[in-house]
Amino acid sequence: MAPERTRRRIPDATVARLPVYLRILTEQGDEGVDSISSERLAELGGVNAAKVRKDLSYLGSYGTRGVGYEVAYLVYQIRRELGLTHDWPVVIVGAGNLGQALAGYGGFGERGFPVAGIVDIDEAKVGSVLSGVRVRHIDELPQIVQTKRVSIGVVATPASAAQDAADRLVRAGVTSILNFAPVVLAVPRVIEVRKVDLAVELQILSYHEQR
Amino acid sequence: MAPERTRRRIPDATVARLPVYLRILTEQGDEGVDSISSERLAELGGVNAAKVRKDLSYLGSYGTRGVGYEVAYLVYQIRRELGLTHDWPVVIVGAGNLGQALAGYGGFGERGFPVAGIVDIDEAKVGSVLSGVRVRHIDELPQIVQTKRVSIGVVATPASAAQDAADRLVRAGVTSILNFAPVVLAVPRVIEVRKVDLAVELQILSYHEQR
DNA sequence: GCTGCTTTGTGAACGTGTGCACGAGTGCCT
DNA sequence: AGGCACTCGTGCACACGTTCACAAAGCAGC
Repeated sequence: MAPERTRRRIPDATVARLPVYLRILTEQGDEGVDSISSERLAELGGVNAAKVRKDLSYLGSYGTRGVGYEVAYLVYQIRRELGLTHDWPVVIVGAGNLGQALAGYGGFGERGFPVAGIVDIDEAKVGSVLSGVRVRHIDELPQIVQTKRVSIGVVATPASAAQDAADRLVRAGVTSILNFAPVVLAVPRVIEVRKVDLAVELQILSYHEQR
Repeated sequence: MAPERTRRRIPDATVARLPVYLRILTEQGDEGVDSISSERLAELGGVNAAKVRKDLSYLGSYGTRGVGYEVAYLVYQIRRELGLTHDWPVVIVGAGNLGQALAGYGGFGERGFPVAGIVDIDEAKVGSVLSGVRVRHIDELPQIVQTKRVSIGVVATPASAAQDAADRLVRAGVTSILNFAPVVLAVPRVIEVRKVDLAVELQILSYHEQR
């Protein structure tokens, strides 16, 4: 067996593209394709073929020269690298419009991120059921995180409540946060935060529209 | 008056941060702050002070050495640069979970992107009213885009319908698209597309969790 | 007006990401 | 077995983005 080596660091830009390759490869696999070239994968992913090869080379040399990549094997390797060999339950904070939509969006569970719970601070919302998941009070957050071994939290609150939500998530033991509120969250250095801000995206489009 | 100069190109990375500065500056302005240093703005925005200064320098020299930036003036300049001096109506394609949440999310209108219409291909959904906006049939898309002068379209359909939605938007005359479907859209080069993919974000977090 | 303190604006160095171009390996056909 | 067509893996050059460090510029106090 190969000696235990320190995991080679994969560039951020590559990590961000691997999920895209993974989705395309999964689709291709479902359609019965079992081998694919970097050229074809690049075309489907809207990127450059050299970039695809360089990205995949960070995982190891899993291609076959003259042939391409075996779809099933590559899917396995990307999933392994992204840590998708097991489920990552997530907990959603905020049962408003967005929280409801997220809970109702089947794509989460399907892709390995089942909704372990959804909580809100508003007593009036507690108890209602959103697509099979009962809304619980935010005070139950630590218990949910602990018993369901949740490490990813989703902040779907209004901006004014986002920092409090993040603080509670961190205190409950979550180590990654996906933030939908238009706020820069202050969290300990070790917590990984990713942000999705619709207004920012629209404003970027506005910039390009206005030329 | 200064001679008409070709607009200096602002780096993509900077354009992506301007909306964040804008939000912070607006908040600070509301709180009565009228002058702010790059140091403070950097702290609130979670970035480096030198980066803030370089970013703002692309807009022109609007700071005062030894003092900082005048909040109100900077807000005006950023808004002007981002093309936020007037509203940009958007049309949403897809009245499912996500489309409904987006239409119901007040933040759009507030920030200068009023929902000019929401359409769906499903006759059963047509006619229902989502937070003041009536769902119309997708065949009415060209008419909505034309009469309301919409240039930004939002794709909030399932993956399988996303490409068709994009095609229709482009044909109707939209020139920018915000895509929420987990699909790489094929559109003419001149169309600006931005993508928001929840699964991708979660998978990136998963990678970091798994170390 | 001069001195000292503060903060901007930016040149320069460094780091990260992209894309080309080509050697190297593989399969197929004769 | 040999030649050919194909495609990966990667070194290299370039573009883009980040950060440092400091001169220039302004304000305040005397």
